[in-house]
Amino acid sequence: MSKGAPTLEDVARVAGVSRATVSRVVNGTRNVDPELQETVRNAIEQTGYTPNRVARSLVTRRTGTVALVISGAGGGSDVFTDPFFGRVTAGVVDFLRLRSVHPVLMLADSDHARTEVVEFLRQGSADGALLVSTHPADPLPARLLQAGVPSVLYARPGRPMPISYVDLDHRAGGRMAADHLVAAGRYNIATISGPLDVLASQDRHAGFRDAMARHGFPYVPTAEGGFTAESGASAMQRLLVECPDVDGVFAANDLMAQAAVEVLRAHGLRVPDDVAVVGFDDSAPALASRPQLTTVRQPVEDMAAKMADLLLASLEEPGQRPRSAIFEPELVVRASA
Amino acid sequence: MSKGAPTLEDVARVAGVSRATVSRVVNGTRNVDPELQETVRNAIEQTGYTPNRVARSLVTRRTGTVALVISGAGGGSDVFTDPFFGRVTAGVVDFLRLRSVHPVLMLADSDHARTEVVEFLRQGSADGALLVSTHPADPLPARLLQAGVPSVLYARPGRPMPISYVDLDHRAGGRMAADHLVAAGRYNIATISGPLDVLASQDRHAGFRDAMARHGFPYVPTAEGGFTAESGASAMQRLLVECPDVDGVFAANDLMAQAAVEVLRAHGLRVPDDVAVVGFDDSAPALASRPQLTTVRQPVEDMAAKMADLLLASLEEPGQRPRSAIFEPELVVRASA
DNA sequence: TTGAAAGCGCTAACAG
DNA sequence: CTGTTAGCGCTTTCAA
Repeated sequence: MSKGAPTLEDVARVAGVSRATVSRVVNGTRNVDPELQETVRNAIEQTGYTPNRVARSLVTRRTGTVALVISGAGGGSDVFTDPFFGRVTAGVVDFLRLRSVHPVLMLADSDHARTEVVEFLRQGSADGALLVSTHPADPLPARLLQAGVPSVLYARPGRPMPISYVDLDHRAGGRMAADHLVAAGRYNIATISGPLDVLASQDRHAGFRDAMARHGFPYVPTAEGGFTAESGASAMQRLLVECPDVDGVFAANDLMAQAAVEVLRAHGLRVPDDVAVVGFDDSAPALASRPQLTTVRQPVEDMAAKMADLLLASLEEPGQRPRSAIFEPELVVRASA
Repeated sequence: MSKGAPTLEDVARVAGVSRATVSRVVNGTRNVDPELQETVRNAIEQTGYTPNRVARSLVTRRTGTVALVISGAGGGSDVFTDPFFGRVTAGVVDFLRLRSVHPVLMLADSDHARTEVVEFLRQGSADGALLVSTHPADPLPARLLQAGVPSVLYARPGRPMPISYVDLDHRAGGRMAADHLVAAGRYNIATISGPLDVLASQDRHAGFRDAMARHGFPYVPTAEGGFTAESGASAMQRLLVECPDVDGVFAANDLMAQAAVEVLRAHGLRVPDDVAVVGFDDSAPALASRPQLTTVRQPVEDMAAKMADLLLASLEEPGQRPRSAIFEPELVVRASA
């Protein structure tokens, strides 16, 4: 009797109407006699009815969930410790919750995992995908596209394809860092880049170097990092060997910038007095670092929200052409440069 | 014709068998003629069939997803920036992915949001809930319990109730910090507690004070913090006023410990030479901080994984009595104390 | 405005 | 070992 949860049928029986009618009032369809509506509403209350989302999804072909997939370089689940992904999540969740859609978290760090993601979406377990993919060789965007899964990327795809994405003008960001360092009167400027097989890193680096060249610095000592604190520290060490008289450093993210500051300090160099340091992102470490980091702000939360926005829009109106949204970085001047 | 995705029916037609048979091979049920299996498998390949998870869920009453709900004090979505939640997520995801179950992220930071969470689960949109709830007054655990939703908490519930949880022996952690500071010869020891309406904070604090008393220190200057860097900094300031000759500090998490170190430094005090600082958690800031933090390690990832484990187990075998798992903290000695 | 009826795609008895 | 037959709970034409 009282086994499963109450169903439409139960409510209908109590209200003395048909399932269809109950369904109509539940879904707020017009054309239902106000009196009946009242009756039905009471019956719902009385039975403690809750619509079964799964059954509904089966017929509507909409689940009210989207996949938030982190397609990493295989970094595993410690990506969640990276402040960047935390911010992406925050932005996405903030936007989606207002629309009552829920993100399901997926890691696509192996070929097997990627296949699972595609399956999951093809199976209609989620309405679309929000994909944070860093590596340009990542096959996932293309696979998703091919599978006909509505998707939006954070960062443009490795190779051009008709898929929506949000991105930052990374070159402009690199330029800002260069301009600031030069304007501060620095002469021996070096840089810690991100992994150069990542488009964002390439762009930040290119923008930085271009601007430096324009300022009369044709060559900029560069050490490649991996966006982690350790890699930033070791990159700084190398830079210090190549150019011991460095007086300005641009690091491609805050984590590395923070680490660089520590290394400089350990070498008896003061920041910003002896060496000015500019970071990128403006995430938590920028504020936690001492001195607080001057950095190029990437509005991650806004970008993530926009990504979700684009996805929901394309869900509303399928068959639209892909969209993109490029955000502008902003220099945040604090104490380190 | 080629409108929707291929269904069981389609495969059955191609293979020349019944839907049931196809279903059997898809689900790996025995009792299917190997030859037929082959035929069916080919038909699946040929049609590009993917089972529809939603339809399956409707009949099996299992979705293969669980809700990962962060029931915060209303901190909003910036919780995702907190390294603690990142670690929880990492631990959960790591465990679940091996079982092909996916977490859907939910924030329960308002009463409305909490209701949504309960609805979501009652509607069978997820099989159970993993609940990270810090505030003891949080009504969500009780609501979930009442709604009959299989749930496991991270941290014991505010008031006793028959619900599973994982937790840390926070008192032991506090004790370790005290023992270490005293053993290091510190005499003027103070502490920055977490928010005292949080059980974990209370326990860490109680454990710390008990041990201190046992070591002959009946009173420990205390400043309450909020687990954030800012609150840690301001707590340290206050402590410095109350006891300028402080030579040992226990902060209830790493974020606050890191901030405390900065404040001490700003006051011309060296860490650990002048003041020894012990943190709690052993999360990213502990390593990013200079000097690196001596801290009480909480095995968050393991605990989160266990939480997921307990949930899946209770899903397998419903009607079991609630379980708990208490983890032991561990002192990690680094440079700050 | 309301109800009857036909599925959505799948699983799971139950026969055969 | 395989096929037939009911549904799971809901939405949605189509008539009334």
